[in-house]
Amino acid sequence: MIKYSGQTRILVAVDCIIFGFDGENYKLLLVQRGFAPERAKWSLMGGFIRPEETLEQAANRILKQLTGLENVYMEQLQAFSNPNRDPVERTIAVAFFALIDIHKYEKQLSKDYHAEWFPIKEMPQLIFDHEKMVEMAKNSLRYKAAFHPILFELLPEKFTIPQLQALYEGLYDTTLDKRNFSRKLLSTGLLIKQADKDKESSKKGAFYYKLDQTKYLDDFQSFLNFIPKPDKFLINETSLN
Amino acid sequence: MIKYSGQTRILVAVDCIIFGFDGENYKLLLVQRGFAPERAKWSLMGGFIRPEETLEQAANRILKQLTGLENVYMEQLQAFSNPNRDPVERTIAVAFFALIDIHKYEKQLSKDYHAEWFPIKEMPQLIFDHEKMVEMAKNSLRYKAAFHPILFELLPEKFTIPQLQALYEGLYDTTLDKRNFSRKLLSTGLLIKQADKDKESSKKGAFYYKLDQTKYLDDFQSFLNFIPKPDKFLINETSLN
DNA sequence: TCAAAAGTGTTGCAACTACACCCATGT
DNA sequence: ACATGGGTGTAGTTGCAACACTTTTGA
Repeated sequence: MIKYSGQTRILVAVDCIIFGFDGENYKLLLVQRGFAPERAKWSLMGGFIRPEETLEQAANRILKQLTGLENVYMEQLQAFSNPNRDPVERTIAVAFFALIDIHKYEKQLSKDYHAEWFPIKEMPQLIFDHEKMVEMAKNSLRYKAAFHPILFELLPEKFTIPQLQALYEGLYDTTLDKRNFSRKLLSTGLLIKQADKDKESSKKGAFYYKLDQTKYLDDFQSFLNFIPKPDKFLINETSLN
Repeated sequence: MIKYSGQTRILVAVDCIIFGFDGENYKLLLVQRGFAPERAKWSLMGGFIRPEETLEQAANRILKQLTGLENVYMEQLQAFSNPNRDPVERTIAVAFFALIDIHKYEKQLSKDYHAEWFPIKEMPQLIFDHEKMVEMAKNSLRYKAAFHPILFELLPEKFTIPQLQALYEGLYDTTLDKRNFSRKLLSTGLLIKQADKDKESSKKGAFYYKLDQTKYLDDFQSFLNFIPKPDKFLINETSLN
C-alpha cells in the first residue's frame, strides 16, 4: 500500500474519566500507574489505540479491562495534544468520560490494576495533564446534564427521587427545592413509579422509579431544563487549552 | 530519549469546517484536493499535524494558509478514527469548526489551493468521512448558538439586527418574529447602537450595531435563550459515530 | 413519642409569544 | 405615490420559583 510520505506518525492514547456517585459524592475511578514514568502515581485509566480499532472501541476496551463493564454511557470529550504532555514521547490523548453505576463496579476484576474510587473533591495529584482532563469532563457533564437526562446513567435501574436530587445537587453544588424538583422530573414523563420503596435512607421509605427506556431514548436530544437559572453555575463546554 | 515500545504510531490530521454567511445562506469553504487519492475532489481543508505543534496550532496554521485569517473563532469538534477512513493509510482526523466573516476572506491568498465557498445546501460530495464531519459541525453550531452569542463571529464588526435575524433563521431553518427577536437581542446588553445605517438592503436603512466586546467576553459562558423552544429543533452535540 | 426523611399544592412574578401598525426612503 | 423593509408596544399566557405542612415509621 502507498503511504503518505514525509509525515510524522504519533502515538495516540485514550484516557477515560470514569464518574460514579455513591449517594453523597461524585467519585472518580483512578488507577495507580504500573509503569514508568510516574510509576505508582495516580492517573486516569488509559492506553494506546490499536491498529484495528477506533478511539471509541479503544475506550470501551480499556473501560472493560478496568471495570468489567460494557455498554456504558461514554462520550468523547477532547483531544489533548501539547507536544510535551507526555515526557517520554509525544502522545496525543483523546479523553472520554464515562458514567457508571458505582455499584456495578466489580472490584476483583481490576486486581491487575490498583484501581480506587476517589471523591472528586479529594482527588490526588494526577500525572501529566490528567487534572485538566478531569476539569473539562466535570464542566462537560454539568453542561450536558443541565439539559439532557444523563445523570440516570449513574444510578441503578431502580432509584428514588431523593437520590436523583442528591445527584443534581452534588453536580451543581447547590440545593434544590424538593417540591419543584420532583414536579419537574415527573413532568418529563420519563419516570415510571414502582410499587416498592427504598427503605435504606429513611424510615418512611421513598418510592422507587424506573426510567421509561423508550421515552428516554426518544427524548434524549430534547432540552429539558433540569436546573433553575443555569447561568448561575458557570457551566461551559469550551476548551480549556 | 526512552520511547514506549511495541506501540503503533499513527498519522494525525486536522480538518477544518469553515463556516461563512453571505446574508442569505450558510456557506462552507471547501478545497479541491491537490494530491492523490481523490485528487480534484472536494474536501475540507486539512493537513497533518507537525511534531512541534498542538492540534489547535495546526488548525490555525491550516486556516491561515487557506484564508489568510488569524484569531478566528475555532473550536475542537471531535476526533474521527475509523481505521479505514483514509484508504491510503490509517489517519486519525481531529475536526475543528471555524466561523469567519465571509467578507474578510481574501481570495488571492489561496491561489495555491482551489478553494471555493459552497452554500451548505448545495455542497458537493466530499471525500472520506468529511460529510459526517460537516453534519456534526452543523449540529454543534446549532447547539452552541442556541445559548451562546456565537453567531456574531460570522458578521463584520458593524452589523444590523435584520442581518443577525437572518443568521438565526438560517441556522435553525425557521422564521422568527422580528419584534421578539430584537427585544431579546437588545435585552442582552451586548449590542451598542451606532449612529449610521446600512442602506444596502432597504430604503429606510437599518441601524448598525457593534458588539460590546467586554460584555461579550464576560457573558460568553452564560446561557442566553436565543431560540424559542429549542427542543423543536433536534439540536444535539452527540457523536454520530 | 419523637426524630428524620418523603411527599404534596398554591400563589405571585417574570418571561415569553402572539400580534399590527407606522416610519423612512428610493424609485 | 407606492413599495420595501425597519422599527416599535401591549396583552394574554405559561412556566417557574418560593414557600409550609402532613405523613410514615423505625428507634
